[in-house]
Amino acid sequence: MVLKKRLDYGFNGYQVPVIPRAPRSLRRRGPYKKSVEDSQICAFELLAAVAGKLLQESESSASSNAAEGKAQLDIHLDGIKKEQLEGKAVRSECLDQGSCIESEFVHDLAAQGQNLKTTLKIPQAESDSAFEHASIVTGPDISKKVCYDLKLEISDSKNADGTVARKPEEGFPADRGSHGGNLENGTARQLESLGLPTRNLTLANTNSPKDPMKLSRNTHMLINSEGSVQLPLYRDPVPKASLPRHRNDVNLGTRDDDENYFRCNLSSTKIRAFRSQSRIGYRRIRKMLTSRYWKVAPKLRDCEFSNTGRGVKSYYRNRKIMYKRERCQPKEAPSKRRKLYDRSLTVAYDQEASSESISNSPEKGLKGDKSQSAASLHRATGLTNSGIGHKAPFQSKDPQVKLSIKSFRVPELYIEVPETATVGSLKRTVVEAVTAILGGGLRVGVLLQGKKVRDDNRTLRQSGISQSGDLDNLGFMLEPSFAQASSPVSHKDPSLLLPCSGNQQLSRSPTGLVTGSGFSNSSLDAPPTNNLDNHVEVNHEIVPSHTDVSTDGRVSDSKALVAISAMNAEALAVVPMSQKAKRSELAQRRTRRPFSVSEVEALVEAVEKLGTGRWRDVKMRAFDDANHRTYVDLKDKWKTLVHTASIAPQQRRGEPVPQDLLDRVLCAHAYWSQHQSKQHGKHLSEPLKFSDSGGESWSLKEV
DNA sequence: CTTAGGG
DNA sequence: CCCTAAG
Repeated sequence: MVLKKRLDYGFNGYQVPVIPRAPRSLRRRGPYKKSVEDSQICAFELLAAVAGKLLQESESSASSNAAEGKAQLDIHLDGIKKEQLEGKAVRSECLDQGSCIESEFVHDLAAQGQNLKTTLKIPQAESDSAFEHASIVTGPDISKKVCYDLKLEISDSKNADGTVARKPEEGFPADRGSHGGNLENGTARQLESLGLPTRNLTLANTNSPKDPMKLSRNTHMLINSEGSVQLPLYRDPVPKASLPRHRNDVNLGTRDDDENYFRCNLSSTKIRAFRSQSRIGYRRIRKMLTSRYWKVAPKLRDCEFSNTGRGVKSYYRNRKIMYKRERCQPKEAPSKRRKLYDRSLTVAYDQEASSESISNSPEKGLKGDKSQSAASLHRATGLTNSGIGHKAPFQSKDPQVKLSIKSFRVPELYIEVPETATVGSLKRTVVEAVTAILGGGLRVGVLLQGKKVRDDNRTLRQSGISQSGDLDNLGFMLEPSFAQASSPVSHKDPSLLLPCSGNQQLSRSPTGLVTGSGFSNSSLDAPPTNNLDNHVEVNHEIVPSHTDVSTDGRVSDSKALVAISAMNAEALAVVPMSQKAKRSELAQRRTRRPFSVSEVEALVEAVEKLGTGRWRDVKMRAFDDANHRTYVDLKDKWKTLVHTASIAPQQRRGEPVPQDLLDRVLCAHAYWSQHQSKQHGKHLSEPLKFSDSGGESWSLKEV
């Protein structure tokens, strides 16, 4: 039922089958199931919306036949349904409760030819008349892990010769097929993701019901029918089953990564919006979002949605690290939380069949036996109400480009609401925030090699997006379109407008398009002027106020202020699941915040007194209010300071640090290295003395 | 969580 | 800055 429901979601007239994955550990756990599924549904909605657009583009460029795609999908759905009748055909759960690094997909196909018919109660005649193929394909794991491509095939009983016999993919572990003669046997497979988050499963409707009649002739069909080969975006080290002919499959997948969660700060409680934030909290918030599949990335960081207009007010809260009693330690924040789970859903859409075989390396050498070995499910069409037979044959001559899109990113949102706010209002707030971002509509951008492909009229081939090309560098991104669309909404909300104002569509392409740009990460709030200082490190408590000014009294980091808005315009990006991409998705690098001289001074002073082994203390002492400076940051800074001090001035970069400070750094470093940091000068009457600090002797201070 | 180091 | 191994 759930599955059906999911499947029923359609976009652009297409119905897309979805097979979620679930971590094994969580499977069968009743409690989770429901919520998970719900969320999946939601996810699917979003996915559908996105995919729809994507497909539109795909269609134009690929000249796909929508009708066909639909039909096939329908068929596929039917297949699923049928399996459901079976009662155990497809079992998939996708649980995101927590960190599931691994997930699996289980497909129990109980039957084999006759049995299948029986259980399904499919009239013999019907079953004979038409069968379809269904295949479940797991995307290759980017990490070069073996990827199993599994195709389940239920063949007609007519397959006397056994040609139809299903063969396991090479390397597929649990293959227990029956070969003899007739039928495909069902297979229950578990595909485990080897801990690789990026893995996805694809349930594809592989076969083009091109010719029902033909399909019924299983033997022949198996050999010649179009098999569908899922060509993942990434190179697949392991060859997959392939049939002589390939269909054009577009896989749209979503991936959820727990790394992308909402960060919600209750301002008054200073819950730190940090990694350690309560997952429960995130989850709750995420649930409010329409989709959990959308990634929430820190794009809106440092920005504030103006309360006016939208009633949405979210601040970027610097990661507030609570020291001492203020700490709010989320109990469920294992240190490894970053790994989390990765769930991915992939749906396949057959746009059209290719009459040409694609010479894709992974497939080479496989064709021969694969055509027979691939276990494909031939389903009786009669069962479904979808007219399988009316499919038009696919005639495309072009090699097909098959893409798999994993996860669409959504800017991370920071929401701030008073503690006294009701849950309901919180929900609304979140909804509004999301709506504000997504409501304006989305566009899809295509990135190749990190560069945006702007010419919509170019063919994929011309653009270098070919099956033979390196698709690793192909990325998609969702771009808010409201900026351009000049939707009323956007105008009313300056904060939202800002991000798009530049109409710059930056993306998080794996290549790090943005990264080296020198843009300091976003801050929407940079109203033309003064507020720039907000981004300057301040030793004061961060106040959710734009008027807050750096105590530094200096506009030191003003450069960091530049071009901030552009960053915010960063589009929601869809990136291929390559390892690199994966990485980038997991963690967005914090915005770079060069230490100001005053900070350096404070750091030096603190280290002089505390030594180099007590960064937490240093942090509390000198940067307690600098929420964005963690003790690790300080430690790192000290490290670089020492290095800087030891190199020639000409080699130093960045804002010059006064030599005297560097001298102190060197001095303190030398001292503390000699004194093992912690054994502060107990009884040491060190002659060594740090010049400033009012001439105080540091040595005894901390004792 | 903190430290300490490597990347 | 990030990530991790060790406390």
